[in-house]
Amino acid sequence: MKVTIRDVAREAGVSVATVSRVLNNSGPVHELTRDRVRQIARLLRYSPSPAARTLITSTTQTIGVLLPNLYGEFFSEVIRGIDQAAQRSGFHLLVSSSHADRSELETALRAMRGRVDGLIVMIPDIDAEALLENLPARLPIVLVSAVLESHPFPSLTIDNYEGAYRLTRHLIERGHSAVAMIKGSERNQEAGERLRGYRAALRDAELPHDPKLEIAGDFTEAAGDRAVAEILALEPRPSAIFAANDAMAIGALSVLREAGVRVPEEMAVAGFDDIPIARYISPPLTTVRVGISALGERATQKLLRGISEAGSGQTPTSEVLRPELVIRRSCGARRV
Amino acid sequence: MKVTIRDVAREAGVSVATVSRVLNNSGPVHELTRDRVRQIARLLRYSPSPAARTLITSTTQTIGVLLPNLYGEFFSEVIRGIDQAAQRSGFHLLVSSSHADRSELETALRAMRGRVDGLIVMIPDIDAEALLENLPARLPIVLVSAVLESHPFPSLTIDNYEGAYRLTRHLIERGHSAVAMIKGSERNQEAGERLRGYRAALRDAELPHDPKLEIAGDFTEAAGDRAVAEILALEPRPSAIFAANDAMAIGALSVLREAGVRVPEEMAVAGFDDIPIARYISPPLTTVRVGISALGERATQKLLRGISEAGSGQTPTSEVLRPELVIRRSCGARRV
DNA sequence: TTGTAGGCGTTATCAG
DNA sequence: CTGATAACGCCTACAA
Repeated sequence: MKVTIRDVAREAGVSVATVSRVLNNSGPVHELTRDRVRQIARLLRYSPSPAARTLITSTTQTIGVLLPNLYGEFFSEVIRGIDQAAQRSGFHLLVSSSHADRSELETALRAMRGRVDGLIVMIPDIDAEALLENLPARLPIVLVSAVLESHPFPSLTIDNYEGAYRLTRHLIERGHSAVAMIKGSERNQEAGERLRGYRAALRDAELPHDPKLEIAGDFTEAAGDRAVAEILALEPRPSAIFAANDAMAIGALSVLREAGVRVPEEMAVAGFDDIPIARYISPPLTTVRVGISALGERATQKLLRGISEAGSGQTPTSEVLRPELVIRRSCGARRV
Repeated sequence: MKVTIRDVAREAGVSVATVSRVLNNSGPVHELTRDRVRQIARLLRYSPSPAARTLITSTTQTIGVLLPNLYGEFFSEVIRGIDQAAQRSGFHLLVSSSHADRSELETALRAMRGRVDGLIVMIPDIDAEALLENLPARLPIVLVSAVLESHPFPSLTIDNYEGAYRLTRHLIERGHSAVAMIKGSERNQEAGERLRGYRAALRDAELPHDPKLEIAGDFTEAAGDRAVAEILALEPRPSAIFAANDAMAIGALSVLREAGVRVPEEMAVAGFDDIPIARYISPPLTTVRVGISALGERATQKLLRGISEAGSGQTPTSEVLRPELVIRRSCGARRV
């Protein structure tokens, strides 16, 4: 029923060891023997059992991806990048998402044990801290969009502070003296950094810091919706909105349009991430480009390096990617 | 270094067989023994090797997902649905995407061999036909968004014809006598069905069939962009556009806005899929709701059923989901 | 260059 | 109820 290495060996008139050597290019094999083995293998449609191979080599050729959820274009872009890089190196992808609370994450972590050679973890919420204690020892790992103070894991982040600072400054330079911010999730590191950048830009421009201008949000379109209602009720009304991500900016645009507030004439709007759709909405969204799929690719490369160097005691490095301002029309800039 | 079942057995003063029985609830074990074993296992942080288990049970607790690509919100929604259903049943997800040509798909198929208990395949392009011949024998599988005439695989599709028909009819009923269609990819089954539904609605309304109104597309925003340029050049200009998916509709809206064509006053626009963002763009997009993540969930349930019944020779069934019209403002309807 | 045989960590089949 | 022990399919010294 299932064709094993023994079948190939028997059929080719050699030992299993030889077949193994041929198929893995390990050890020397006579050329004729090799050709014959290969041919038989193909003929029999033999394909080695990954499980058996894993059992003995303790390697799975698989990398695990832990995501908080799969909602929206952001995470699918990340996965796309990861998948590309992984595929290039012959690695497979074990994806696990929706880890709302701690116990779910612990379960997921446990589930990865023995199934992957390394892990890409995107858990921006700070309780990652404690959770990573449940992670299998010596498993190579790369943190994306989060750094842990307590443990020096290799990590990949973008410079959220810088991006937010520059975007806010851009708005200010365009004459907006009251810029509202729709914040990201409360315990999210990236959200915190973006808020910090926003505040710093205001301060450096010697604009007053008004807590009323900082509206709560959670990175969903619906949150953008709700936030706008609050903002429009503000007195005096701000003339610009900086949403901590594009999804919220899009939600905001939607409500502004309903309310008959013209963008950008009466209200400038900007987001963060530059998800692919940002350029297609109306008006095209000014935002901060993260290079989302590139982020996934870089993370994967970093992880693969970590996997191949496992044990050679490299110091884990933290890379910070520089984001780029993308000025489109939603902020009222002249140039597209 | 790595704690195995033997370690637990030794520490608990029993045989590995007993430990195995305890951990799998197979066979009878004295209560005291069981408790002790469990405790030791927890203490030692023992976790069974999936590979070893797979080797003997020939089951992986993993389902494979084959996608054409990961671009846009559609596929991430599908994965979300799959992930939810799989997670509920304790299954893991091996994801593989970007299968442009045949050889890539064959590689991916081979890679899944021995790593998964079943496969969800979303390859709408019709050359799936030949490709499925490379698929491991007796591997449970569910086709999504595609049916193969030649092989009676279990499949899950939505009624693309019906959805397109009803949407087109709705546009006609609103007074549009010239409705342009932006078509999907050439060899895509769903695209074909949607086109068929569009044509049938025109015919039933006794409107002339004008090939010029059928513009080529490929399901990307950029294609929507390009198509609109063609449509605007048409003489006489149609008053409505039906894009074969939401992404193209969004691309179309973007260009219409650039061109100063008001939607829906001067041009009605509608899409297909109801991706989550459709309700948030301006104007909110009239479309056909597919229930994308539900599609993923259903597919997974179907597959899991197939896995557990494997060998009991069930006849593969084809389910067809009925889509639902979602009237929003982009088509000029009064009601939101 | 090739073959033999041990072992990877589990589960499952027998006896006790 | 419990314990040996034989698979599962493969890789890899070690011998020849």
